Amino acid sequence: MTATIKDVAKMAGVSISTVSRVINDSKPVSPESRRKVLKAIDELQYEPNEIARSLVTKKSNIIGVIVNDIGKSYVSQVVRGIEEVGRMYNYDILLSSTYGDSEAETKYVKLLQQKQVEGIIIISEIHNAELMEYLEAMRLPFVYLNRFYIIEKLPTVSISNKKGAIKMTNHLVEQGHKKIAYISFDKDNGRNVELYKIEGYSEVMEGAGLNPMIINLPNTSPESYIDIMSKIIDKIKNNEITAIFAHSDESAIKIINLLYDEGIKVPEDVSVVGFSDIDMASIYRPRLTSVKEPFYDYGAVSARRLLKEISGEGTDEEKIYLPEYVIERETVKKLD
Amino acid sequence: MTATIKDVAKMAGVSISTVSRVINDSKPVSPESRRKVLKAIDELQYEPNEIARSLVTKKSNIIGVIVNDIGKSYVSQVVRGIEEVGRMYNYDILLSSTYGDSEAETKYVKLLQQKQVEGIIIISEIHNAELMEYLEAMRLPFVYLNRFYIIEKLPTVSISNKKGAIKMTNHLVEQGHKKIAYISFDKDNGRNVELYKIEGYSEVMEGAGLNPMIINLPNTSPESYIDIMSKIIDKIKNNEITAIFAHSDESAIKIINLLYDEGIKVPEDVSVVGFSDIDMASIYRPRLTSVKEPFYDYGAVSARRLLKEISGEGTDEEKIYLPEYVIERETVKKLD
DNA sequence: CTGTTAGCGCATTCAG
DNA sequence: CTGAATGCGCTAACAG
Repeated sequence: MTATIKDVAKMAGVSISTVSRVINDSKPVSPESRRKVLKAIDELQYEPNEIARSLVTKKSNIIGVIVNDIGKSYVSQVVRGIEEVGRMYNYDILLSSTYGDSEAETKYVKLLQQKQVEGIIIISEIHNAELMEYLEAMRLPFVYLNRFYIIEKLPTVSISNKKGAIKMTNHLVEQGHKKIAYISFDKDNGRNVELYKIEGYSEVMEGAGLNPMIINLPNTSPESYIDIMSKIIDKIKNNEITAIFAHSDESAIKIINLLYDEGIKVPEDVSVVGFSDIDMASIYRPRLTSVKEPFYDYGAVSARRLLKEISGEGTDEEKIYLPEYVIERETVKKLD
Repeated sequence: MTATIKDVAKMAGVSISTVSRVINDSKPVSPESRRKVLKAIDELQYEPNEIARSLVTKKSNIIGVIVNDIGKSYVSQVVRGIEEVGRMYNYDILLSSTYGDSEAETKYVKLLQQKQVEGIIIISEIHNAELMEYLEAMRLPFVYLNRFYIIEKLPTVSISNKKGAIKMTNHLVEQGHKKIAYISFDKDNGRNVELYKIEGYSEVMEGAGLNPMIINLPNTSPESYIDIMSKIIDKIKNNEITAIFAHSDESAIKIINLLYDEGIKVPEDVSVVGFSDIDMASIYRPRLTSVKEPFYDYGAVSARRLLKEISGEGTDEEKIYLPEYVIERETVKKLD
């Protein structure tokens, strides 16, 4: 049996209140008593029971984090950010993974509430209307992160996808590219941030008097994917495309690999850029030029914001924008 | 104020014991009472307070996970495994990151104990004698994971590094390679698993009547690294090395990149293999041949083992070995 | 400065 | 089948 505050009090020959006082440094205690208590604590290897403490103080010092999949690189970066600032304020993290199951998302929110977390950060990749409603109705502080969907009325933090696309397209144009294709994918609804990226890309193209060329790469069947890719390859060979702006780094790398298999070199034969700057982007060869999404900061800022709200300092704007910028690496060739 | 069991009891017109009974399904309750209680629970949106419950049952249903850095790919894979089996048994995960600070490791063990976790899984990359002692003295169930150091008396799970090295070296030999270099690094002490890998490599080489060639790549200064690498490059050019067995995938990829910059192609000019099969190994081009370390399973098995011990089913062996095998991909050329 | 008391929200005897 | 009472380990008045 592990020692309790009572055992300490008995051994020290004082009341449990006194013990509590020295533990929490909450009220003055005579040096003499303090010494005795400390000695007893040491001898008994006493460690306060946080559960009991939480029950009375109503502070668990825990924030719940619900993620899509902790195994995904960017997710773990975000969690790293959360963890690090949480730690600064003495908060621990209770982690749950949903693997894209929307029922699990709502279920875990409730579970975490039962565990008395003081706030929740959700990293999702799906559009879950039910969850959003529930969150709004909830009195518990929370931050909702979603790279893919447009979040309207929920507290969140992200970059401006539109500005990111603008900066990247500008970069390509500045490097002398005129035939720039934007590779998108089948969007399942009108809430996808893809809309913003396309908007940014199109604006720049049109502003520069260039023709936007938006190509949807379906992720439904491998056949249709190959089909469209072969058309793209033809255009590259015919010099109808000199640069490809892929909607994501994953997509960009997949494309470069395919091109590589076809004997098309990047950036010599065609430039390719991505979006998000995932880990892989800098490790892959050639190193991928991309728009940086500061995942660690997503987590850190979310945690700060949440903790601020928990401490009752009120919350500011719903949506916090972080700076986005182009990371120039090796997959863009300067044209002249 | 969120509803408590008392509120439910009052609204349902029964005692809190009855409410508790229907919540936990612990003892028979008349259909009539049950109905009233359920109704009250629904109306009040009552959710039991797990903290209070834990205090009396002495079961937190939480396991603590202390990691080196959740942002590292393999770590997040392990955590994913832990999370998934934890979930099956209704256990949540309390996460802490140490970033290699040994004091933090012991500190977090204590913190988690205070939070009344029922067991702890530690993913470390350093040798921390103090922690090991503390863990052994502790009555709390735990599993200690460390990819780099030899764990002797602590419950752990891993592959046999020696067998892995044997299998890989065999593979290289089978592919017709005779001049195989093993790339190691400066080991800080004799407890590194690197010893096992070298042992396995050497045994196979000697068994095949081949000369072991062990090269230490220092990670101290970039200059000395470059220095040794240039010697390796010379040997490759002189055909004194046809295959490189790197101690890790990270190292293998770094080497391939360097070779690439020198105009040496893998696997055409030289074969290169790694160890661990990190995510990158299959995404990188050429795809890296490697020895698989089943990170997800490390987590899943650790969690199973821990939960088993928590449930009092006793624990079996200290050390659990998982199968290791060679994943053949594109960086090995068959020689004839 | 210190001890006594109440109570956090709940599960669990123990009578009935 | 049900309710009253006890206590999990601790903090926070409160009175001294």
